[in-house]
Amino acid sequence: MSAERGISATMTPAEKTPRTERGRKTLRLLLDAAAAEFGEKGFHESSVVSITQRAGVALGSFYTYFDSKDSLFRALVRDMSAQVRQTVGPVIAAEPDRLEGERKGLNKFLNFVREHKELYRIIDEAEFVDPPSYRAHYENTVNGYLASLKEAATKGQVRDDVEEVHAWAIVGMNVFLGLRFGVLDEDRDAAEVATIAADLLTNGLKR
Amino acid sequence: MSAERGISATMTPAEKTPRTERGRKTLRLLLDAAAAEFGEKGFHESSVVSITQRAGVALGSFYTYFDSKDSLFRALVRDMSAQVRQTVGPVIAAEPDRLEGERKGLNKFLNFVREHKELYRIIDEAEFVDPPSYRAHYENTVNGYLASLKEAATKGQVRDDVEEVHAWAIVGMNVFLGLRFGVLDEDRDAAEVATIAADLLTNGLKR
DNA sequence: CTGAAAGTTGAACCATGTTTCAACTTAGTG
DNA sequence: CACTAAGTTGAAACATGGTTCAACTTTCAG
Repeated sequence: MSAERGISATMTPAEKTPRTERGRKTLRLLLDAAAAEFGEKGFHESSVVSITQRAGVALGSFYTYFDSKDSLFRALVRDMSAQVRQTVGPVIAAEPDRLEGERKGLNKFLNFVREHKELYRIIDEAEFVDPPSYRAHYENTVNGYLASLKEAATKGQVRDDVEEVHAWAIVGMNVFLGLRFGVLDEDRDAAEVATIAADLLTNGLKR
Repeated sequence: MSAERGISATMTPAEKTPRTERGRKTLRLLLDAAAAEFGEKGFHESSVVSITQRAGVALGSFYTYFDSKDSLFRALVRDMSAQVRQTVGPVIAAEPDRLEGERKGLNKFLNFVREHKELYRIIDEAEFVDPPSYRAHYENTVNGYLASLKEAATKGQVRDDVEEVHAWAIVGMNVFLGLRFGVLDEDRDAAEVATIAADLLTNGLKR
């Protein structure tokens, strides 16, 4: 996860930015260890000691880069939140037809989740550890969705009364499909699930 | 919450059932105090000391009724999970037309959530504190939904290829609408939200 | 009334884990 | 090469809060 991408991109205050190469490497080790640890055990079961051990770094070094365990978690939430949108957003945007884009986007999302099972635990736990980030995550996601739906409406690709309620409904649908078919079990083909869901969304439930 | 309903109904092992009237009253005080406390602060920020204080009971009495803080939480999760289904299920079932039932059921759910904001925090936190209950909660909910949809399909009220994917999608939609329009904010009329969502579900997104 | 069972009490015990810090090592610049 | 800033280290200080328990009070059946 974080390892492959730049450090400062999603990095906001509270972390003390490293000045040397060695420092950046240590910070990266800590972030990756934390994502793994939080994903496996959740915030409260995870300990700073264990994270530093996993990172192969001394306990004290942790506080060179983070003010607290909370501050590390916050950094991670913002990070993952941005990652999802940056992964799925472009897939939807690239497709000329919005409804077909929805299918492809959900498919992408399901595959992303399967490769990042820690995503749900980290975002979900933000509800308790960092409520503002939790709320921001979904508001950002929904707003992106809403904008894209309204855009599609002007092109006549979807009903033109689309509004916030629709956007929340669709995001909720996708999140739960990700939970069931990405995290809890992988007993169904992702593409098939995406097709069924997109068809439901396109045509509705009526006969 | 729990106060108004019987104790033994949803009560499973782990709690030591009280034998006298005084005991039942104390247990009830503890359950209600716990629901309020967990709802406000979440599991980890809540303390047994604070729960007993809120209940107006001595610390030691807690362990007369529960083996641990975890055991209390588990009891509460099962309790709330059953409560939701018992509240919303009948409303859907009572309506002859399934799609109209969907609208009424969602409306009921939104109002229920507004009166029980602690619901989300408790169920959501079960993902970390008691994963089996968390999973069971959604599986139970989805299975109920699926059965009811298949039933409606035989009557020709909904498409007859309804399956698990549809059920998870709909539950996810409802959960998120509850989060946004029940918990996070109440800036929209519940009935209106339910109508818009039911229409989306019935007719789909296409123009 | 009375005695045993049920329930109550809160100080003390205990486990866990976060954070601090002063001594030490490494990196990079003039 | 120094020499200083950056980074590292882990033992110890500190905080929190779950759980136990032995003494005490209330209830209620006989």
